[in-house]
Amino acid sequence: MSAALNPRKTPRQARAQVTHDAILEAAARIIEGGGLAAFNTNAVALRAGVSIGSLYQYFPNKDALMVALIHRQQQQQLATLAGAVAGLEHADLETTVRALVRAAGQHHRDNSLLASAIDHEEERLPVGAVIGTYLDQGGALVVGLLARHAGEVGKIDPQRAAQTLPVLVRAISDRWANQTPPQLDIAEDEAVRAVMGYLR
Amino acid sequence: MSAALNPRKTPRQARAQVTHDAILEAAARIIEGGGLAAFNTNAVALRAGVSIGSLYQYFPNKDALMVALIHRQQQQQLATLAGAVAGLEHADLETTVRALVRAAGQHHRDNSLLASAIDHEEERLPVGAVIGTYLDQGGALVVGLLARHAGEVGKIDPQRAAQTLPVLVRAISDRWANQTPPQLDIAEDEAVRAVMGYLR
DNA sequence: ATAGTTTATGAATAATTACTCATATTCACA
DNA sequence: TGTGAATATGAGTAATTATTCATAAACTAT
Repeated sequence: MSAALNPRKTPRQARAQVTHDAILEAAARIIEGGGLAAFNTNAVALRAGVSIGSLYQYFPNKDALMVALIHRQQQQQLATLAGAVAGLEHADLETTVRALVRAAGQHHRDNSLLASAIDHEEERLPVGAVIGTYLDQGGALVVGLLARHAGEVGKIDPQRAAQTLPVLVRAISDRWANQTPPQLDIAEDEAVRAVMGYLR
Repeated sequence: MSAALNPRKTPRQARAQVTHDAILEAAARIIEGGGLAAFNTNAVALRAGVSIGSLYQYFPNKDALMVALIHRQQQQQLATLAGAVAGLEHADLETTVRALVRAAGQHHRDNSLLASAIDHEEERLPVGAVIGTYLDQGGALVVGLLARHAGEVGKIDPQRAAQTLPVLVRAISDRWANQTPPQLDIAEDEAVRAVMGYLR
C-alpha cells in the first residue's frame, strides 16, 4: 500500500515553492468542489496548472499529498482563530467567544467539504503526531482565554476545553449553516450558547 | 456523472433481501475498516459474498449504494437513541442526558470511520430530504425530553435544541473517542457537561 | 560561460475499478 | 410439473487513475 507518507523533496527554489503551493491549493479546491470522490492526482495537477510529474516530485503518493493537505489546513485554521482573538485581550468573555465562534464558522463554511474530508482521512492516516502539534497550539489559545477570565468560568480543565470547544463550535456551525437556507445568525447564537454553557 | 441515485430494484423474495442486506453490511464494514479510500464496488461484493453482478441488480451505481448506506445508518442511529431513553420517562434530566450521550457515543465508537465518511458524503450527495426525516424524528425525541423537564431547563427553543444537541454530542464523543488511546470516560463527561450547560 | 543541481514535463505503463450482459439458477404459483 | 418471473453469476469491457521515467528546461554558483 502506501509506502512513505513523508514529502519526497522539499522545494528549494522560489518557483518550486510556487508549484508546491499550487498543488496543495488545487487539492483543497478539488475536494471542496467534489469531495473525496473527485480527489485524484491527475485532476489535482491539472487544476494546479502543473504536470502530473511535478506533483510526484514533491509527494511520493496520493496519501502523502493528503497528509500535507491536512497539515496545511490545520495551520490555516489555527491562524484564523489566532487572528480572531488578536486585539481582544481586554474584551469580556462572551465577546471573545463570539469572535472565535464567528471566525471558526466562517472558515468552516468556506471549506465545508474539505473539512469533513480531512476529518475522515485523519482517522485513516497516521497523522496523530501532526495533529497533536496543532491541538497544543489551539490549546494554548484556549488556556490563555480561560486564564484571563478565570472569574467568569467554572472549574475547567483547559486541556479538555481546548479539545472539546473547537469541535463543538464547528459541529453546531455546520448544522445550521448547511440548512436551506443557511441560518447563519442562529448558528452563531447556538454555538455561543453552547460554549458559554460549557464554560460556566 | 451519477445518473440515478435511487435503488434499481426492490428485493421481493427473502433471499433477495438477504443479498441486499449483505451488500449494505459489507459496505459499512469495508468503510469502517479502510475508509472511503477502500470503498469500491468489487470489494463490497467480495466481502458480502455475492457476485459483483448482484450488487448492480440493486444499486445502479456506487453513489446509489452510498445513499442507501446513509439511509440505513440513520435508521440505526435513531433506533439506538430511542432505545436509550426507553424506560427513562421518570428519570431526572442529567440521568437521561447521560444515557443518550452514552448510547450515541457507543454507536459512533463502533462506526467511527463510517460515521465520518457519511458526514462527508452527505454533503456531496443530494440526500437532504432523507436526512430531514431522521432529524425530525430525533427532534421529537428531544422535544419530549425538554417538555418533561421544563422546570430544570432555561429558556429554550425546542426546535433549535433538537438540531443543535445531537450534533454537539456527536462531535464531542467523536473527538475524545478517536484519541489514542480513546478517552471514553472523558468523552461522556465532556458531552454531558456541554449539553447540561446548553440547557440551563 | 560552464558545470552541476534543481525543477518541470507528459507520454506511457500498470493497476485499479465501475459497470454490463448473456447465461444459469432458483423461486412462486398454477 | 411446468412456466414465467425473480435472482444470481462472473468473465469481460471500458474508464479511470496512480505512478514512473527519460528528457528538457531553468536556475545557481563558480
